[in-house]
Amino acid sequence: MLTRSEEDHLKAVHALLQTIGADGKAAKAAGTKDIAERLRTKASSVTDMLKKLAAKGYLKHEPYYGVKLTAKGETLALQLVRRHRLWETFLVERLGFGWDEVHEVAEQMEHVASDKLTDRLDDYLGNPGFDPHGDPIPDRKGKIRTKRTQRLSLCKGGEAVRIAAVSDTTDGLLRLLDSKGLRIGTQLTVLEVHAFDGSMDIKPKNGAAFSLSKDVSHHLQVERG
Amino acid sequence: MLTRSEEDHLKAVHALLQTIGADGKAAKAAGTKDIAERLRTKASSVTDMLKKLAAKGYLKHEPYYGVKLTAKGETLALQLVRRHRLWETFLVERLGFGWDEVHEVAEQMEHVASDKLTDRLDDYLGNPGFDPHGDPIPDRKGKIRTKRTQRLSLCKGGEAVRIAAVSDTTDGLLRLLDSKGLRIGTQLTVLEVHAFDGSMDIKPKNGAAFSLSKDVSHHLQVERG
DNA sequence: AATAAAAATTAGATATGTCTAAAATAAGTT
DNA sequence: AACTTATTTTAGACATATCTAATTTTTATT
Repeated sequence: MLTRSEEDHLKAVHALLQTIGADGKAAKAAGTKDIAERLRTKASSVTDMLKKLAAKGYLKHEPYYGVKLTAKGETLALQLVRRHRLWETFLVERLGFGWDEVHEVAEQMEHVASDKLTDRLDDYLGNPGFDPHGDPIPDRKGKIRTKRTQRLSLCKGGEAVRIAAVSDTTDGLLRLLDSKGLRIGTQLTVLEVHAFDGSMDIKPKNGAAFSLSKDVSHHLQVERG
Repeated sequence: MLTRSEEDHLKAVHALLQTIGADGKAAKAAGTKDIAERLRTKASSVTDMLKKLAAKGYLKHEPYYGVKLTAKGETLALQLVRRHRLWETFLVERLGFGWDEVHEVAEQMEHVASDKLTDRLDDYLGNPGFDPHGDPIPDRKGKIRTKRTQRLSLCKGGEAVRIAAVSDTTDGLLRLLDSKGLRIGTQLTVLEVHAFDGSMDIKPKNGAAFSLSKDVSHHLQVERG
């Protein structure tokens, strides 16, 4: 069993290795300074922790160079990411939290260790592929789906997206979409989201702008770009 | 902000002060030995912790006698009990956990500190008055309802109960209950619960035994005795 | 290539929460 | 009341996780 701090360090390493640097590619190893910044601690403290985690077999530490995760560490990090994103999804979709206020709480919940809990929560939420921010949720084996889609209703003003899927295929909904010229593949820009009722103004690439109720945008899965 | 260990000590004190002793009344103060046993630690460690919590104003510590909670400590302890029991309810009612396998997980979840989360969860669950074990759930002000009712579906074989309420008042359900002679106030004994489909065999006080599907027992609120 | 700057590590200090063993106090017993 | 037993506290040790300051190593610059 790892302590909370150990888990946090492992997750920070994982996140840094995912991050794409200025040169356009992901780093091969994470440095203590960056890890320290992420965890709001000091590089010397991180060094100590990395040694401990390396001794336990979660990562490889090459002094003065950096750390990489072992397979064991990667598995555990993905587990943490999985828990974090599942709880974020729960908070937003079931408890009505705003997508921007769930991070801190999920940061605490992700440390609750119970595979049964995680897997049941996953089922309860309908095995979502992506969290409210559009980040992919690893499945119980740690596998990550690559398509990045999210509900149109969760987009913010200014985002340019393409319709990827319609999640609830009701005749009425499809007819409505068709009448507005919206179908799979349609590219559009979100102009503004109205906090009052969740409705949004959108502008399809080849057409005039119009408004969409939250009931509709909720069922549209879009991908970025 | 309290540490996890501080919260655990506070909760242990609270639990011990609730407990009714051999003499039939609750203790006036909790002793270090009992607290230590509950937390699987040593009395000397508890003494240290009690001093710290007393210094922070959560409890009054009379050396060699015991501790009582201050109003501040009582509030916090009730908050922890509230969180614990709400999560237990969530685990059983929404994720399908068995009532006997939720304690450990809830023990971890109760330390997630967010009033917004707690209150939203409460609403999401329909502001339940009692957890799956029949223990009362303090409301957001710390108030505890005194009636102890729970779903018949959560009772185990051997329990003798009285029907207190029907939670989902569908015509069909009420007709069904009526045809079986079940109504508010009916006393009955649970003979056996079948793990396979959740159905149960019950015996009303004045009548022959018969079986009840989980769909039905789920909607019956009963009280003990 | 020499030097300056940045980053990582080590060494030693501090705070926390736990422990064991010994001393102090309270409660029970004859 | 004196003695025995149980409980609580104190004192000192230890492991963990953090920090600052000093040292080592790597990277960048002239």
